[in-house]
Amino acid sequence: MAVENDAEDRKSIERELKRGALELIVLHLLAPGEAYGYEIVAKLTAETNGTLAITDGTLYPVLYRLERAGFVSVRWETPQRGVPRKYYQLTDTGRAELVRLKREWTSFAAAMSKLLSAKGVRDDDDR
Amino acid sequence: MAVENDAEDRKSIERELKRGALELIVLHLLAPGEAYGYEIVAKLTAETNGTLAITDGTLYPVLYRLERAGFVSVRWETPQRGVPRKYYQLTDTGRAELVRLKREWTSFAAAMSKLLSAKGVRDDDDR
DNA sequence: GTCATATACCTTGTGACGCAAGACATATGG
DNA sequence: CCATATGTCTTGCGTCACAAGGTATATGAC
Repeated sequence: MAVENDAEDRKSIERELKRGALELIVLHLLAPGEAYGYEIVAKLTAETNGTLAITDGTLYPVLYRLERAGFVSVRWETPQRGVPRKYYQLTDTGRAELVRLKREWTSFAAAMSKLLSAKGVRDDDDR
Repeated sequence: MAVENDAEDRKSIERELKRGALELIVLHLLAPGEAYGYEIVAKLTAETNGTLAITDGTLYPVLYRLERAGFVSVRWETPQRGVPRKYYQLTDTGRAELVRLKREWTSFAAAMSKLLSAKGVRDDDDR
């Protein structure tokens, strides 16, 4: 079953890029109101057309960290029919953290943008 | 010894954000022409006003990865006076990789920007 | 001479964390 | 009873930024 995909061989940096952004992403997705795990995964996939998709195995540890940090509060809901769901909601400090992280992201992205578009790319080949 | 710094306790996400961007940053800094390690560190600090600064302990492993991957070529220079320097220069594949990484970064940053600025943040409190 | 400082390179250890892979539980419909 | 969908959780792997330390060469001060 040699389904080796050449395109996939060139490792993507997306995983690494997400590292600093995931908590921000999740907090942001919780800003409009509470949501449960699977819903967050679906929301992210939908809102970015799959560009920033994550799996549940990635999300749950993030949610756990956010809960431990006091950024989200948790509520179980067991409906008459269906599987129990764990709803997450931003706390006040969570909302403040969201603002802080958004600011950090913006600052970083701006620095990257400025660096990459710098006119300092002269072609003085000293050879 | 309660010299706990509250400000520092809020961990910065900058370290994590750099993760996916560092190779891109270094390749980009090498685009104008060859440079040696300490020079790259100084260049990055200068061009971003310290926003994206790294230490040499971070850089050298990156350069080693880039060399192993064939993205940069290496040349030692031992001047009459002064410490020997190791000059790095982009290869052709390195230049291609730079283009690829820049594209990946742009795509990621665009997705983040779109997500964070989405008008989808309705305040429909379904209570 | 030697001692401090600056330049320049390199290595080790630590902590963090995305994600694949799997497990588990509850429903629904053949 | 068995497959599929929904929903949550856990383990292990591999990757990597960074601090902290080390080495070697030059220069200026005393």
